[in-house]
Amino acid sequence: MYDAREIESKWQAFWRDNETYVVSEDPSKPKFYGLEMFMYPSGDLHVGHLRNYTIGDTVCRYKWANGYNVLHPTGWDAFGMPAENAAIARKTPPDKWTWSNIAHMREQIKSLGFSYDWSREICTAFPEYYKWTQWLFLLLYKRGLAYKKMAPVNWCPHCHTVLANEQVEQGRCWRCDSLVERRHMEQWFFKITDYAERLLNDLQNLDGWPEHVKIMQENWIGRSEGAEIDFIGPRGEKIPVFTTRQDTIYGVTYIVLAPEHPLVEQLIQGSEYANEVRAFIEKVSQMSEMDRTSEVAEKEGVFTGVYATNPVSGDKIPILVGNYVIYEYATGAVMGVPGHDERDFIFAKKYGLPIKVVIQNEEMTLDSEQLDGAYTGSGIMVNSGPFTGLFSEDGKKKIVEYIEEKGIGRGKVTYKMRDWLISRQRYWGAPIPIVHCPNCGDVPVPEEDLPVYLPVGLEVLPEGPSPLARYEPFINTTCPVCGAAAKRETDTIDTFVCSSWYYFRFTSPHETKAAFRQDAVEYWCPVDLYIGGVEHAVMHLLYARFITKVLYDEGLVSVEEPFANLLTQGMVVRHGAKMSKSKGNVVTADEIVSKYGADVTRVFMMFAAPPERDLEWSERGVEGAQRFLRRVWRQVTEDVVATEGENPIKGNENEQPDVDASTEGLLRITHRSIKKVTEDIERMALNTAVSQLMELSNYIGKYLRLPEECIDLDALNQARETLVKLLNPFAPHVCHEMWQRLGNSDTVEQAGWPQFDPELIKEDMITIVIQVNGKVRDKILVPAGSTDDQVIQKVFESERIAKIVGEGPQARGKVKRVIVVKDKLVNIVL
RNA sequence: GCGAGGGUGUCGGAACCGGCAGACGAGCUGGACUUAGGAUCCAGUGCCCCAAAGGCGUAGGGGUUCGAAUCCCCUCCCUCGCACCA
Repeated sequence: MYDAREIESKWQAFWRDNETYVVSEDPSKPKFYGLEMFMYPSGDLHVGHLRNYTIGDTVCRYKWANGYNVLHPTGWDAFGMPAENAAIARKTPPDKWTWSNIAHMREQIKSLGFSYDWSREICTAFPEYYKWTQWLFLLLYKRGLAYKKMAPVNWCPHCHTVLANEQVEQGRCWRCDSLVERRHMEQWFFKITDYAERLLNDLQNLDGWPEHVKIMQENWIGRSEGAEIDFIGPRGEKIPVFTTRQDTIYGVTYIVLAPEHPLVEQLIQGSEYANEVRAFIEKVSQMSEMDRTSEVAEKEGVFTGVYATNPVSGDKIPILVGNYVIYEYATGAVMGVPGHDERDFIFAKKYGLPIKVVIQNEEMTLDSEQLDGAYTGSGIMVNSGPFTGLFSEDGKKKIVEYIEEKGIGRGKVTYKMRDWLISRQRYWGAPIPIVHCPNCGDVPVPEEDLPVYLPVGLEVLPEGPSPLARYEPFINTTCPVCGAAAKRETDTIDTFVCSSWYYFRFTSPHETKAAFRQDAVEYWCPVDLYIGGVEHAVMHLLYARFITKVLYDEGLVSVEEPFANLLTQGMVVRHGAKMSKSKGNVVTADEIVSKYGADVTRVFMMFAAPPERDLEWSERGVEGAQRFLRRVWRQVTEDVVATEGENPIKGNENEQPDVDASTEGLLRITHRSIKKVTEDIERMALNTAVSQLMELSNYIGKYLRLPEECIDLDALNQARETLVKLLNPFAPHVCHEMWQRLGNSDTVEQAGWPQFDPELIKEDMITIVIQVNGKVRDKILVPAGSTDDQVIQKVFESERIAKIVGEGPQARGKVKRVIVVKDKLVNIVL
């Protein structure tokens, strides 16, 4: 038995001392950039992290062995809320907490022997890094993509900060799960909506991304094609309304404005309903976001007392204010078409608003008087003035042409996605590089003055504004333009900005004159394989794509998409539940690695489930992986022939040697394993790759139990060496050790990835399954390459088949059909 | 409600293109070796049946096919995402 601890520390030291995984650009080699989403330094590494990094490391080591120049870096996403929470709880500044966590986690990570290029380690909370995050902010500012506006925003009362829309999940803060409140605040935004169309369209080119992630982004972007139509208010004011069903314009029987709509107050001036409307708005504004937008919430509306004119039909229709209309989406006003929209139908029934059928179904059976639900399909336009008789899809186009011609509306594409709110009322982040000057207004900090240093060591209090907003030495500065006394912006940048460009930084992490070297990006990017949790499908992954496109437009990077291939790995669960401190089912990296070692841990995690599926943690399973590695160790390192007495491997003498094992079989399974493991790693089926290695090992085990004279040492050694090479990406320490003990002076990775010999894979005899009416009745062996006729001949020689089908000519007569699948089966149909 | 993914032994999971269902591992049962075994090795292990023969089996029902875990239709259940988006 081998000592995992000793071997693992030996090889970790070897890789460190030899800088084995320190890389630089080398145009003579194909490159591979493997990246796992970098770590938030929360303090403790659990097995979920390990799984993520192990998947990446396995693939990177495989690529190394295949002669690739592999960039495999790691670092720390070190800004963020938890450091401040911890600071409050422990009364230590966030910087101290963060640095000590990083120091601890770095050692934990290193104990797993990942092939990271540690010379490229980065930390987003270091000035050398966040200087460039601030530079990125200024770049967007310069390009008109960063701006400040007063807007209703998501406020997390627990985190004391605003959140971007992407960071609110079902009305709750993505991080702390608190109910998010709506507040009106002046905030900094990135104009991601300018990129909506490209972010959507380019999804089509991301062949290496899982479909579900692309769909999530597509839904998030939420493109709707329709028309904006200007209804006319009582005083001639334009009330633009967005619809995707402009073909139903003649069916509009009312319009509804969002309570926040600025026109509401103007419209109700002098209306007898004014007070009622104001009371309604007041009531709605009291409701939480959750209550107001939940599916079950009753749709409520109130009449304003005034009427609008439908600019297409000329109809006079009531104007209402409704709680279900979202001010931030499109124009914040909708037209009500109860005949052809479910929601409008319910609303109209409730308030006794008229219902008009303007689209007929195929049977022409719809009747305004007797409708029991909206007809939302397409059909023939009726009661629609000059458009009557058109098919609705054609009508959509005609109506857009008509309203554009008349200047009463326009074709319009609307997106659900909003601009990215990036300011945070927090301390532990990169300061927004803006100065507020009494004379000049908001002034960007000149690039040469970056970074705007974040003062460290400040005390964080549980309540009130962030320490930064109270720290005078930080706040007070001078205007870079006019030199007057000025104040710094005290909000910090959303940490998702820090992580939206780090993969470029890794290509040249120590560059001081730029965020990254363009030639380094040119060589390494895009990331060839990016691995992380699916929870970032529409946060990090969307932001990163956006920032990449901005940098591309600026001519700084050569790629328009950052990640060529994406793998969203499943969670590690225990008893079917996600590991969490509150459930007390967390398995930490330390406990498992100190007990079983890195190789065992890695092999178990790769074997127990496919990477993209959830993995059920099982200590028994870990033990199984340990047994496997120990067996391989014995098979590879122990001598076949005992010098005297009993062969220790062959076991005792009254055991029958396994007759299934043979040298030919050994070579066959060896080469088949090369083929299978290679293909499996290529398609990220790491679990079945491991199972194939187990089968190879099982066969070697049988082979070793053969009588000594049956053992071919050359074949055996080939099998052993192959096993070690193929297993190395999964269990690198023990494989490096075994390789050395096999007498090699290079390392197992330098030795390269084995190639299979197609000749050795072929079987001489092939098992053919015989079915009768689709049921398996017998199996026969035929020589490889037999013709169909030869196989059929053999099939009818089978006694068991004869029993069922009968013998002789009349038996053949009963056979209706014989289906032959080459080298697989014969099905006799009676 | 909409969208996506999934449902296979006792458990984790295989079966890539429609062709031997259950690879590999775990667990369990029996055995060998042992002072001992939670080490190691061997054998067995979907269900019915004493066994054989045979039958039944991939959530349930129907269909296509010589042949279906795989393709199609319906139903049920689970997970995830979005959720009044006009």
